[in-house]
Amino acid sequence: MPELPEVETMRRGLAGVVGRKIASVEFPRSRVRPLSIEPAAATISRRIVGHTVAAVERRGKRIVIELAAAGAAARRGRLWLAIEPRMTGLMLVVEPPTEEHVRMVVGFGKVRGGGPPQRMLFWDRRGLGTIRLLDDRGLDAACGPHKHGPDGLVVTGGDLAARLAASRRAVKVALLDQRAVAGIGNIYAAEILFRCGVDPRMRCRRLPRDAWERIADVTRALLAEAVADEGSSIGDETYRTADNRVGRFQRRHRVYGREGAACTACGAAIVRIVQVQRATFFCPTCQRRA
DNA sequence: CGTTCAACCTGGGCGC
DNA sequence: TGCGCCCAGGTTGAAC
Repeated sequence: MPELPEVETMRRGLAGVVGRKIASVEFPRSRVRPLSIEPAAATISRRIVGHTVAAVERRGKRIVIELAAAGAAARRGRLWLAIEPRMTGLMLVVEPPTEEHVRMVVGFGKVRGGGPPQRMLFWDRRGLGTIRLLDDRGLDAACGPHKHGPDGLVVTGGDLAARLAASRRAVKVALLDQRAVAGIGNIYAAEILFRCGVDPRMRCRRLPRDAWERIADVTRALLAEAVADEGSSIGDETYRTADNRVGRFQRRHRVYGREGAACTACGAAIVRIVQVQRATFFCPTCQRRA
């Protein structure tokens, strides 16, 4: 589910936890698969209780929480709690949709005056999400330049051309490659290419040189609009903001999930195809060879 | 290098 | 109603 706009909205929704001291960390009834948590739950708890949340950042589609230790421990370097929501993960500061799928609960110390959240939790229905406690090196290995290209909100035509212009891959498949540009997923890849008028099946190397500038411009603009709309919420138990509100960008979708419906620009029926095992939606008349 | 497939999971929707 | 199948916003690793 969450792509860049949704994760960025989660990040903003967690602003209230910055500066808070962690009083407790729980992983309810081991509802996190062993493979998706590292190190072991008990180790994470032991290592981060007492730390303060120094910052909440986003790396591509991950939330990355910087933790600061008090006193002498601070000299051992920073710690990062990296949460990757994958398909159905949510970061929440309010009641979760179900207790059953709560994977992690971080409790904060009481604060005078009351206002800020008392806890932050990770809820994940399908359980494909991951939780990792990392040091600086681990963070770099997980989402450094080797794994992530420029962020989708700031990517340039030059960035894309340098990474993709020689590629044989279909342009839609390439936009999902996080090493090329970080943060684009299946919804936004489709919407970006519709707005560019580019056929998702076009091979990167056959795109004209100026296409990359156009794709980058549209990518930044469209992702920024989606962030302003607090992301896309489709269906019931789906993406929500950290305080459990639905996003609004789904109203602006022009192709994603609209197979058979009329293109808002030309009236033709939107088509669904499969590329690399994933659905691709596009307008067969509006989207051509760039 | 690039593609395909399976796997990791839960649950909604649909056809029969 | 129930059952089986397909589908879903993501990522990874193995096989070809």
